Order: sequence, then C-alpha cells, then structure tokens
Amino acid sequence: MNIGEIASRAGVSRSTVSYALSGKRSVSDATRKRIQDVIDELDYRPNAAARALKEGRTRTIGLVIPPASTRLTHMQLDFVASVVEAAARADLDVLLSPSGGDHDRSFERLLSGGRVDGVILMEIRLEDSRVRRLQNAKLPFVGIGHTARAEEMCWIDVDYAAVINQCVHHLADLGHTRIALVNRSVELVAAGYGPGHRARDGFTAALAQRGIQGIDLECGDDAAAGLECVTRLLREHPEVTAAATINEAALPGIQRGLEEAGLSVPRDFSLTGVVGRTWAEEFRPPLTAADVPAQDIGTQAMDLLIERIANPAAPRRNILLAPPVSLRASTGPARTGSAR
Amino acid sequence: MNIGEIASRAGVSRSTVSYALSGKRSVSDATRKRIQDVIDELDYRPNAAARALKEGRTRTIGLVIPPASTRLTHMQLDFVASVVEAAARADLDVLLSPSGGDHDRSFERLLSGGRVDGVILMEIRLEDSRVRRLQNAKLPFVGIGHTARAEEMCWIDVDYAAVINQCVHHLADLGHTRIALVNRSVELVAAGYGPGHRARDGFTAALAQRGIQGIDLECGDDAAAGLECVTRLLREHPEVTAAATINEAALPGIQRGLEEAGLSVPRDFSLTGVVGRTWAEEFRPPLTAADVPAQDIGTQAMDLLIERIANPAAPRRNILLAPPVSLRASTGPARTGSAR
DNA sequence: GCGCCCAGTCGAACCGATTCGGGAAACGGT
DNA sequence: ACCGTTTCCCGAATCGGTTCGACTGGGCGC
Repeated sequence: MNIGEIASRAGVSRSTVSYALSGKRSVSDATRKRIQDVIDELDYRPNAAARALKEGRTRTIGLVIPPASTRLTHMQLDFVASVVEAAARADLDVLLSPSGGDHDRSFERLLSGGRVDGVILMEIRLEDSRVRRLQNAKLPFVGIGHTARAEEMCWIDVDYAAVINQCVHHLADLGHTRIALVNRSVELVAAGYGPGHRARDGFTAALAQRGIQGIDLECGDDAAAGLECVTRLLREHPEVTAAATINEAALPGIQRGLEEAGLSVPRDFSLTGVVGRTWAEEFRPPLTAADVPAQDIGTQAMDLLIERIANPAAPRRNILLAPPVSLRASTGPARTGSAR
Repeated sequence: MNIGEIASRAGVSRSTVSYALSGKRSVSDATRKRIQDVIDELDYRPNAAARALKEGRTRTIGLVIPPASTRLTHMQLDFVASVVEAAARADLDVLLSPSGGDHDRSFERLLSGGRVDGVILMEIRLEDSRVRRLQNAKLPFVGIGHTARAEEMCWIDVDYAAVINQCVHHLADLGHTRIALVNRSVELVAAGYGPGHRARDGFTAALAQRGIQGIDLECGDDAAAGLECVTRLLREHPEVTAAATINEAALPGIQRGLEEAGLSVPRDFSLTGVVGRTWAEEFRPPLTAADVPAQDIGTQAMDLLIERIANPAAPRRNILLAPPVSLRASTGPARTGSAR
C-alpha cells in the first residue's frame, strides 16, 4: 500500500496526496477530506525510506554508546535517557550504536549516507579516530567528552580536573593528608581516555597546592575490581585515609572493601565521587560528590547537535561544566593518631 | 557522491558497481579492482535509505522502552543492553522508541513502513493497544512480557507468579507468618501491567497454600516511594516480618526505611526480590532473589524476532522463565516473640 | 468584456540504490 | 567453421515518496 494506491482510491494524483499530507500547497477541503478518509480506512503510513531518500535526511540521530561488553554506569544511563528524551521532544528518533573500537561495523554503518542526520558520541578518548571519520563523512556530531584538540569538534564535558581538584581540597580541608585517586581502568587510561587523564591532572595539581601526598590508582569498571583495588590500597598504603574517585562502577566494590576491612565511612575513611545526584543520595552512606547534571548534559548535547545539523558551518561551541561538590555523609574529619 | 559517480570514474555502469559490491553476479578481477580503488579514494558508502527503499527492509529493529520519564531499572537496562548486543552480533541496528502510552509519536513513527524490520516491546500491559497496532501494521514483533491472551503474540517473560510463590514459600519455611508483597506502582497495576497482576496471583496462592496472611501493597517506582511504602507498612502492620517484592526501583528506599526504623536485615526483617544477579549481589546485604537472567532474555528475544522476521507465518513461540530463588543474606528465620 | 491572479490539480522528473533481461565477446567442443 | 556456453557488462525498470513547472477555471478589478 503506497501513495499511488491512496491517490487512485481517492481519485486524485499522487502529488495531490503528498500535498494534502504535507500542507506545502493548498488542497481543497473536499479533496483533503476524501484523501484523509481513504488514508484512515487503509491505515496508510508513508514509507520512511522513500521519504528519507528524497528529502535527504532521516530525522534520526545516532547515539554511540560504550560497547555492550561494558555495563553502563548510572551517569551514562542518564546521558542516554536524556538524549533519548530530548530527541523525542524534537520528534527525532535515536539509533543506538554500541561501539568503542576502530572497526565496529555498527559505527561503520552509521557513517553511511542516509542513515542518520547527526551523531552524539560518548566515551571519547584524547585521540579518537571516530572523530576524524565523522568529519570525513561530513556528518554533524557532538561529543559528550572531547579529544586532546578541543577546537576540532563541538562538545560538552564535565571538567574532571576541576572536580577532582575540588574533592581533594575538600578532603584536605578535613585534615586528610594521604589521599588516593581511584581512576578508571588501566586499559582505558592507557588508551587515552580523556576524563582519566584530566582527573589525574587535577589530582596531582591539588596535591601540589596543598603540599600533601597521594596514591594514583587505576581500577577496573566494576564492583569486583573496586573491591580488589581498595583491598590492595589498604594493604599497601595503610596511611591513606581518604579516596576520591571518578569510577562510578567501582564504588559498590570500594564500599564493600572498606566494610570488609572493618572501616566505617566516614569515621575511618572518607570517600568522594563524581556521579549523578540521585545515585549519590541512594548510596550508603549518601556520597559526597560532584553532582553531575547528567540530564542537562544530554539535553544540551542534543541542542548542540540540532543546531549543528541546521547550520554545519557555524562555529563549534564547547561547554565545560564543573559541578560543585555537594557535601553528604561519606566524608568526615581525618582520624588523628594511628586509629587503624 | 553516489553510485553513478563511482561508475563513471571507474568507466563502468552503475549496475556493475552494484554487482561488484554485492557479489551477486560475477565481475572481472580487473574491473572490481578499478571500482574498489575509486571507492577507497572517494570513501564512498552506499546510501542506506535508497538501499532500504529498493530492498524493502532496513536491517534495523525497533526497541520500545518505557517512557523517558521513568528511570530504567537495572533489569530493564540489562534487557536493553543485551538486545543491543545481540542485534550488533546479527549486524542489525537498534532504533530506540521511548513510549508507553497510546499516543506516542515515536511509536507511531515506528509503525510506518521502511523504518524498522521488527520490534521488541517492553513493559507490556494485560491489554495493550500497541500489540494490536503492530499486528495491523504487519510488523513482526516480540514481547518481553505478554498480554492477557498469551497466544496472540510471540513473547518471552518471567513467570512472576511462580517466582513470588517461591519467595513466599521460602519465607514461610523460615517461619514468617505475616508477609508483605511490595508490588509496582498503583497506576501501573491499575493499567493492567501484567507482572503486577501475576505477582499478586502468585502471592495470594502461596498464602493460601501455607495458611498464612499477607499484606498486598503497591509502591511507586523509585527509592522515595519505597521509603514511604515501607515506613507505612511498619507503622500500620507492625506484625509483618518479611516482604517479597518485584519492585526493583523501590528496593533502595525499602532498605533505607528498614534502617531508619532500626530494623536490621535479615535479623529483624527478611526481604526477597526479583532482580538481576549482579545487582542482587551488590545489594547490602546481598539480596535473596529470583535471579532473572536478563542477558539471556534479551538475547532470546532477539533470536525470536529474527526468526519471526525471516518467517512471519511461523507459529508464535512463547518462552516462560521461572528462575529459582538464590539464597543470600537478606532472609533469615523469623524472630520469635515480640522482638519489635 | 478583457486581462490578471490565485487556488487547485496533474504529470513528470528525481532521490540512489538493486535487479532483470539481454547483448557482446571469449572460449571450447566437434 | 560453426554453434552453444560462459563470462562480463550495460540499459532500463523499479522501490515510494517529494517537488517543480504547467494547466485550468473562477473571481475580481477596471
């Protein structure tokens, strides 16, 4: 059932049906009604592929998420949800592409013409071949995160350096002098994952500013790794009394590791994170954390993309967010003396 | 840049380029190489819309998720992730449609021709207009969950009745004689949400079998509602010593409510859930729960859909899973006497 | 009464691929 | 030398929409 079928049943030409539907030229009320009746009767819907082919756009955007093997964190999930919601508000559809590496067929398909009008890219590395490939394909895109050359693309990102810097200062204010940074996985950091590097920069800068010492740790992106990481930390560096982390997935494991070591948070050990507000509040105890406005980020990324699709030649805007640290129950004064 | 451009640069016809790419007819090695060189040089990719139009399929499936306003539970997220992963393995793309109600434009778009080859539907209600609309549109689909008439569609589902039944028997075995069921939200249950109704059925059946009494509660789908719900439960029914729930989103609130009431799990109060294994193990204390194999469900749903797309006339298969209850640390013997 | 404009409609071209029928050349067998 | 195959390639039709140019008739101003 196509537009020709509707046209012949309504006794008009195909173009008239098209104009009746789009309203781009006037059609008499009588004709419009006749056409609408036929459409309702047959439950006709225009073919999206044909329309996309002719119009040269699909009203669909691609969302590149971390590969399926890694579980999404709450924050990433909030990104995805808010992008999807923002897209729905703009009457756009979202095509999901789980791809991190260079050779993902799913990403490859995204690049082909007539598939999506634009792309939102997550989990960007400092050097990321996907950026160049999107540029080559002349596909408008926006990053949640950015590469080493900030000006080469349009993005919105969390200022991990500033955020971790604040966390360390907060812990130092509480009297902690030996602080650990629990980073993302060693593979990810080695691959040049931006937040990992920037968090480390903010960490070492803050340590220097306060004249204190820190331990810099990578940790796998799941609870088991968090448990193993914190256990090792407590064994090898018993002097450490606080940790700052950007690794949300490891937090439940860190929590359990402290518990198993007989340490109470925040009495014996202080912990800060970089997570969404809801999750920080559900954490036991509620987590002192930089509350990342994940919803806003997704929405704004979508806005940037829509703007970029409408006008690809416009200057590339960047948005850097440094959410303040919200004090909750997971940080407290450093224990004096050798309580442990 | 289209196939004609490639053809003229390589000095062949458009059809030859097409055959060189698809391999559906033989092309001489020399010609193929010439064409490939041009393609590599220009970084040509066939237009997906044109291909979809001609071939009559898109190699894309639609995934209907709960509307964006509701946060996905871990289990739902696992469904989504595993569907996406299974799709990627089959070289299919996934189009996300956040829609629950009857008038979602996003769902409406999914029904139009040339958009997706099939659909996976989540959060199905006992009477769900989307099922009929998909049938009318002659779009192959598979439900994760099912309607009141099991035979009208192809689905895979968790047997909530059996699972809750088992949970109640487990609690009764431990000596609990006053047990609560924490269901999903009152709106969802009123709207005929299947798992809500089936859980209640399994609950009342088990109570009758054991000759004990229960409290049947609806609870909103978030932590705040869980907190409020359990607080009310403890106030109005202080004799209750255990709860079974299918409401994953409420669990953190339930946990906090018990804590605030000074009750320790499982010493003073036992709790069972229906959640994914990973999350059950991360819960504090680890949750006695029916471990829903969410990954498998997503994968199998995808398999069912692929089968259904290949052969729409095949009989509609149904899969009902009743994962056994894994005993963890959140359930224990009922306290005797009036400990509270 | 004449010319003009506008609303309403149609026919045809076009978007960029796939695919079928057929033709030319090469090749092998007798 | 002739005929039948096979190999390789081309041209044209097709998928289902959108859109441009053109045509028709009615209303209006002068």
